[in-house]
Amino acid sequence: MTIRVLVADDQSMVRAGFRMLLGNEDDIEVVAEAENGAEAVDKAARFDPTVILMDIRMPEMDGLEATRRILAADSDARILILTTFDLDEYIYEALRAGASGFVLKDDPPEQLIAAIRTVADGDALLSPGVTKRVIKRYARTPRPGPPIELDELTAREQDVLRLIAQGLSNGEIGEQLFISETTVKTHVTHVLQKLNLRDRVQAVVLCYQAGLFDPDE
Amino acid sequence: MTIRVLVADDQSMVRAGFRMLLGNEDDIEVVAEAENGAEAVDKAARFDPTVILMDIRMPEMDGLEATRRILAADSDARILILTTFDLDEYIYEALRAGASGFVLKDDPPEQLIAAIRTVADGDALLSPGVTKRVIKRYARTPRPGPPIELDELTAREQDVLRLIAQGLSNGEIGEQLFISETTVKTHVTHVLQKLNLRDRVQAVVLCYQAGLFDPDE
DNA sequence: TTTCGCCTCCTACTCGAGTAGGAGGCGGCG
DNA sequence: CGCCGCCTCCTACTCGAGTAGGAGGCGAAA
Repeated sequence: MTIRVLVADDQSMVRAGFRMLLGNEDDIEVVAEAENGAEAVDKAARFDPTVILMDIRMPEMDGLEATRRILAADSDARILILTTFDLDEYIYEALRAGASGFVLKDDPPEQLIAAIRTVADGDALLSPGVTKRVIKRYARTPRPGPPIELDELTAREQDVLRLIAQGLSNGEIGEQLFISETTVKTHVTHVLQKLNLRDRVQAVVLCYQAGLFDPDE
Repeated sequence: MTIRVLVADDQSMVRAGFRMLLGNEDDIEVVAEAENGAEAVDKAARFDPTVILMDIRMPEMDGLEATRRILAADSDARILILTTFDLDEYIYEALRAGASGFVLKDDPPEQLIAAIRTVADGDALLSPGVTKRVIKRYARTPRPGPPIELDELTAREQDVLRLIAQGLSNGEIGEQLFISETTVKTHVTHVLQKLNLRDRVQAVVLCYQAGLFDPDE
């Protein structure tokens, strides 16, 4: 089955470049082009592409907003964000918008083509330069001491910690768990003692830095 | 310049497989093998490899601990984590330990070789299946309201927010910024008002969920 | 059965956080 | 110049967070 591609970029040179580049691949076909975000949203609906190459900086509507709208419209297109600038803000916002991947325009051509096939397959992808950045976000947390002995916490204490990490007050936690605020305080105290923290603020910081309780599932 | 590789895996079959696989590449040379973590640490120091293929599950010392030790010893080897299981916990812990990348043993051979070259070049890399997972961690945060108008905060207020997000108390923030705790409180109040939050705990949650102030730089 | 850990809840207390409201200094801008 | 926004600092107050210490119930393991 051929991969149907929509190229959304405001520079016609870039679009032509992709047509040329992808023309040689017989499993990939450029079915439409768009020169701004609004047009991309429209054509995504009409041409039902497998993959959308989406520039970020575009007139009318930028690529991030277009990405959000296309996915909100229940399209099953995979969106590959494409940009010259590898600025951090873009990356995270794009991923949050629901993009499946991220490549830089000056990545080598083979890599771009490989990227298209990868996301078409349903896999996600970040170009190496981008991946490096993402990894750096994880390659932190040089906390001293043991790796976080979450196991030392009882089930109830973990429940409480989870809710603390969501910003709830003791009273709110009590309501959630159907126990009194007093009891919540008891659990909080134990959590702080066991994890050697001063207050709930530090507990929140720890949870996030350690990647605990992230909405993975 | 040839890429010097150290293969650390407890199964000799796997090590032999890599020797075979990499033997055909004339820019890659397997300079040593290790069958447990302790041995990997030792040989990393003695053979000065460019890239270390590191299994996670190994007797004596696991690959994560070995990774930490090798990097703690100031080696400039790039470590590529290698495992059969693509369990989440491993990924994040491995990246936190300082690994440059992560591949699954059943990734196609070409991909493994490409991965070695990629990390040797200084780029970071996650195999597609893994990348998907990492992306999922970012593809959340459907916060309501405006995208977070950080700009609405004055420079000082941003300073304070940054320190709040690190778990500091008002007094500690005052020390850091050389201002009185009273003044810090004033800033905190303004931050909370502007961002429409109840207390500093929610501010911390917001910062992390929005990806603000992460130690990227 | 006795012991032990966990969960529950309580009072009484301390202390940091946050609010309210005001005030002075400083620099930019019309 | 005068206004205004920002930064600084203050008092006085309220309230939630966290500590200390104790207590009862319950289920599992010795």
